[in-house]
Amino acid sequence: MDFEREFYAKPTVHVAKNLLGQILYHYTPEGMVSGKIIETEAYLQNDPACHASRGMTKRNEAMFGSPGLAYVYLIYGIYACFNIVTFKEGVGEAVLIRALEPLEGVALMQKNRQKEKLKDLCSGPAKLVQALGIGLEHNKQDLIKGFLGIKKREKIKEEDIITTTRIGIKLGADLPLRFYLKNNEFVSKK
DNA sequence: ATGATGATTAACT
DNA sequence: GTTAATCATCATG
Repeated sequence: MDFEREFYAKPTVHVAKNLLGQILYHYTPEGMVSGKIIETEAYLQNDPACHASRGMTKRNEAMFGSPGLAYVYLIYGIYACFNIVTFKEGVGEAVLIRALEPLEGVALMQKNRQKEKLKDLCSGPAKLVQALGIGLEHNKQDLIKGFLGIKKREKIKEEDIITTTRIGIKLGADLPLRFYLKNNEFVSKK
Protein backbone atom coordinates (compact mmCIF):
# COMPACT_ATOMS: atom_id res chain seq x y z
CA MET A 1 0.00 0.00 0.00
CA ASP A 2 1.42 3.34 -1.01
CA PHE A 3 1.61 6.30 1.29
CA GLU A 4 -0.66 9.26 0.73
CA ARG A 5 0.73 12.67 -0.11
CA GLU A 6 -0.01 13.59 3.49
CA PHE A 7 2.89 11.37 4.59
CA TYR A 8 5.39 13.55 2.72
CA ALA A 9 3.80 16.88 3.59
CA LYS A 10 5.53 17.08 6.95
CA PRO A 11 8.80 18.51 8.25
CA THR A 12 11.66 16.99 6.30
CA VAL A 13 13.48 15.52 9.29
CA HIS A 14 10.29 13.80 10.40
CA VAL A 15 9.75 12.29 6.94
CA ALA A 16 13.39 11.17 6.76
CA LYS A 17 12.98 9.16 9.95
CA ASN A 18 9.61 7.75 8.94
CA LEU A 19 10.98 6.50 5.63
CA LEU A 20 13.36 4.14 7.41
CA GLY A 21 12.05 0.60 7.31
CA GLN A 22 9.69 1.27 4.37
CA ILE A 23 9.94 -0.26 0.91
CA LEU A 24 11.15 1.59 -2.14
CA TYR A 25 9.94 -0.22 -5.24
CA HIS A 26 10.17 0.18 -8.98
CA TYR A 27 7.91 -1.80 -11.30
CA THR A 28 10.11 -1.98 -14.38
CA PRO A 29 9.37 -3.60 -17.76
CA GLU A 30 11.83 -6.32 -16.74
CA GLY A 31 10.15 -6.99 -13.42
CA MET A 32 9.67 -5.72 -9.90
CA VAL A 33 12.65 -4.54 -7.90
CA SER A 34 12.38 -3.34 -4.33
CA GLY A 35 14.35 -2.82 -1.15
CA LYS A 36 13.95 -1.73 2.44
CA ILE A 37 15.11 1.80 3.14
CA ILE A 38 17.81 1.71 5.80
CA GLU A 39 19.57 5.02 5.38
CA THR A 40 18.37 8.55 4.58
CA GLU A 41 19.57 12.13 4.79
CA ALA A 42 17.53 15.30 5.19
CA TYR A 43 18.26 18.37 3.08
CA LEU A 44 16.70 21.56 4.36
CA GLN A 45 16.19 24.81 2.55
CA ASN A 46 18.44 26.86 4.82
CA ASP A 47 21.17 24.24 4.72
CA PRO A 48 24.32 25.14 2.74
CA ALA A 49 24.67 21.58 1.40
CA CYS A 50 21.18 21.62 -0.07
CA HIS A 51 20.87 22.37 -3.76
CA ALA A 52 17.88 24.58 -3.02
CA SER A 53 19.61 26.76 -0.42
CA ARG A 54 20.50 29.38 -2.99
CA GLY A 55 17.15 29.53 -4.69
CA MET A 56 15.46 27.66 -7.46
CA THR A 57 17.38 26.69 -10.59
CA LYS A 58 16.58 24.53 -13.56
CA ARG A 59 18.34 21.64 -11.92
CA ASN A 60 16.63 21.73 -8.55
CA GLU A 61 13.15 22.97 -9.40
CA ALA A 62 11.70 19.56 -8.60
CA MET A 63 12.54 20.18 -4.94
CA PHE A 64 10.13 23.09 -4.91
CA GLY A 65 7.28 21.00 -6.27
CA SER A 66 4.63 18.99 -4.44
CA PRO A 67 5.59 16.64 -1.61
CA GLY A 68 5.82 13.06 -2.84
CA LEU A 69 7.60 13.87 -6.09
CA ALA A 70 10.98 12.41 -6.97
CA TYR A 71 14.05 14.61 -7.36
CA VAL A 72 16.74 12.84 -9.36
CA TYR A 73 19.92 14.69 -10.27
CA LEU A 74 23.26 13.97 -11.83
CA ILE A 75 26.36 14.12 -9.63
CA TYR A 76 30.05 13.99 -10.57
CA GLY A 77 29.10 13.74 -14.19
CA ILE A 78 28.18 10.08 -14.18
CA TYR A 79 26.07 9.18 -11.16
CA ALA A 80 22.50 9.95 -10.19
CA CYS A 81 20.98 10.37 -6.74
CA PHE A 82 17.35 9.81 -5.79
CA ASN A 83 15.50 12.14 -3.42
CA ILE A 84 11.92 12.49 -2.24
CA VAL A 85 10.46 15.98 -2.12
CA THR A 86 8.96 16.82 1.27
CA PHE A 87 7.19 19.41 3.40
CA LYS A 88 5.24 21.65 1.02
CA GLU A 89 5.13 23.10 -2.42
CA GLY A 90 7.33 26.16 -2.84
CA VAL A 91 9.81 25.05 -0.17
CA GLY A 92 12.95 23.37 -1.47
CA GLU A 93 13.46 20.45 0.86
CA ALA A 94 13.98 16.74 0.24
CA VAL A 95 15.15 13.43 1.66
CA LEU A 96 18.05 11.64 -0.01
CA ILE A 97 17.78 7.85 -0.04
CA ARG A 98 21.28 6.60 0.72
CA ALA A 99 20.93 2.84 1.09
CA LEU A 100 18.53 -0.10 0.75
CA GLU A 101 18.45 -3.71 1.77
CA PRO A 102 17.60 -5.67 -1.43
CA LEU A 103 14.30 -7.58 -1.32
CA GLU A 104 12.55 -8.39 -4.60
CA GLY A 105 14.26 -8.57 -7.99
CA VAL A 106 17.76 -9.28 -6.74
CA ALA A 107 18.67 -10.98 -10.03
CA LEU A 108 17.72 -7.85 -11.97
CA MET A 109 19.71 -5.67 -9.58
CA GLN A 110 22.75 -7.86 -10.09
CA LYS A 111 22.34 -7.45 -13.82
CA ASN A 112 21.92 -3.67 -13.57
CA ARG A 113 24.92 -3.31 -11.31
CA GLN A 114 27.19 -6.01 -12.75
CA LYS A 115 27.85 -7.14 -9.19
CA GLU A 116 27.07 -10.38 -7.37
CA LYS A 117 27.36 -9.52 -3.70
CA LEU A 118 24.20 -8.28 -2.05
CA LYS A 119 26.08 -5.64 -0.14
CA ASP A 120 27.37 -4.10 -3.37
CA LEU A 121 23.90 -3.64 -4.84
CA CYS A 122 22.29 -0.83 -2.85
CA SER A 123 24.84 0.40 -0.30
CA GLY A 124 25.05 3.96 -1.57
CA PRO A 125 22.90 6.59 -3.28
CA ALA A 126 24.32 6.15 -6.78
CA LYS A 127 24.30 2.37 -6.41
CA LEU A 128 20.67 1.91 -5.48
CA VAL A 129 19.62 4.19 -8.30
CA GLN A 130 21.41 1.90 -10.75
CA ALA A 131 20.14 -1.26 -9.10
CA LEU A 132 16.50 -0.18 -9.29
CA GLY A 133 16.80 1.09 -12.85
CA ILE A 134 16.08 4.69 -11.88
CA GLY A 135 17.43 7.49 -14.05
CA LEU A 136 17.19 11.20 -14.70
CA GLU A 137 14.00 10.56 -16.61
CA HIS A 138 12.32 9.90 -13.26
CA ASN A 139 12.89 13.45 -12.06
CA LYS A 140 9.55 14.98 -10.96
CA GLN A 141 7.79 11.61 -11.08
CA ASP A 142 4.91 11.32 -8.68
CA LEU A 143 5.63 8.57 -6.17
CA ILE A 144 2.00 8.31 -5.13
CA LYS A 145 0.93 6.91 -8.47
CA GLY A 146 3.11 5.50 -11.23
CA PHE A 147 5.52 2.57 -11.26
CA LEU A 148 7.93 4.06 -8.79
CA GLY A 149 6.94 4.55 -5.16
CA ILE A 150 7.13 3.80 -1.45
CA LYS A 151 5.22 0.99 0.24
CA LYS A 152 4.43 0.79 3.90
CA ARG A 153 6.34 -1.86 5.79
CA GLU A 154 7.79 -1.53 9.26
CA LYS A 155 7.30 1.00 11.99
CA ILE A 156 10.75 1.80 13.33
CA LYS A 157 11.23 2.53 16.98
CA GLU A 158 13.00 5.73 17.86
CA GLU A 159 15.76 3.84 19.69
CA ASP A 160 16.63 1.85 16.55
CA ILE A 161 17.42 5.00 14.60
CA ILE A 162 21.00 6.24 14.65
CA THR A 163 21.49 9.93 13.94
CA THR A 164 24.84 11.16 12.58
CA THR A 165 26.42 13.67 10.30
CA ARG A 166 26.09 13.43 6.55
CA ILE A 167 28.52 12.01 4.04
CA GLY A 168 30.25 13.21 0.91
CA ILE A 169 29.58 16.92 1.30
CA LYS A 170 31.72 19.90 2.22
CA LEU A 171 29.29 22.57 3.33
CA GLY A 172 27.13 21.81 6.34
CA ALA A 173 28.96 18.55 6.92
CA ASP A 174 28.62 18.83 10.68
CA LEU A 175 24.83 18.91 10.85
CA PRO A 176 23.18 15.75 12.32
CA LEU A 177 20.79 15.06 9.46
CA ARG A 178 21.68 11.50 8.51
CA PHE A 179 19.58 8.61 9.80
CA TYR A 180 20.06 4.87 9.56
CA LEU A 181 18.89 1.65 11.14
CA LYS A 182 20.79 0.11 13.97
CA ASN A 183 22.31 -3.32 13.37
CA ASN A 184 21.93 -3.25 9.62
CA GLU A 185 24.78 -4.50 7.44
CA PHE A 186 23.76 -2.55 4.36
CA VAL A 187 24.54 0.99 5.50
CA SER A 188 26.85 2.72 3.06
CA LYS A 189 29.57 3.70 5.53
CA LYS A 190 30.56 3.36 9.15
C1' DA B 1 44.16 -2.54 5.62
C1' DT B 2 43.84 2.61 4.13
C1' DG B 3 44.40 6.46 0.81
C1' DA B 4 44.44 8.78 -3.72
C1' DT B 5 42.41 9.44 -8.24
C1' DG B 6 39.73 9.38 -12.56
C1' DA B 7 35.19 9.43 -14.67
C1' DT B 8 32.30 13.29 -16.94
C1' DT B 9 27.96 16.62 -16.95
C1' DA B 10 25.18 20.63 -15.37
C1' DA B 11 25.07 24.72 -13.12
C1' DC B 12 27.18 28.55 -11.29
C1' DT B 13 31.24 32.26 -11.01
C1' DG C 1 37.02 27.24 -15.35
C1' DT C 2 35.54 25.19 -11.07
C1' DT C 3 32.76 22.43 -8.28
C1' DA C 4 29.64 18.76 -6.81
C1' DA C 5 24.63 15.16 -1.71
C1' DT C 6 29.83 9.44 -5.48
C1' DC C 7 31.87 5.07 -6.77
C1' DA C 8 35.30 1.85 -8.59
C1' DT C 9 39.88 1.06 -9.20
C1' DC C 10 44.60 1.39 -8.48
C1' DA C 11 48.52 2.25 -5.34
C1' DT C 12 50.90 1.54 -1.25
C1' DG C 13 51.70 -0.32 4.04
